[in-house]
Amino acid sequence: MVKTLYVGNLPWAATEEEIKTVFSDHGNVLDCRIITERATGRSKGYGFVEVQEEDVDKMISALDGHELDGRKIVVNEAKPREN
DNA sequence: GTTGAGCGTT
Repeated sequence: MVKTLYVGNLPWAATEEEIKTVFSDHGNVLDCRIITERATGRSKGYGFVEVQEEDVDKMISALDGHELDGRKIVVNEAKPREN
């Protein structure tokens, strides 16, 4: 099963590779996606990470409040966009 | 070149 993780409070310089690297260090990252402004193309400061449902608990526990680029990131389970 | 509360895209 795959779950989506909401990652917020990300530094402007944070990239998908950074997220994937940090997250894959505590579990299996299937995919990572950082939300960017459609108009300007700049990072909104948050993103989503798809991980195994069995790793979600470990990921949140290990990476919620993790310091990245000097900023503490927020990791929570993302709200289901689709039913 | 800037900013910061929030749940996205094929």
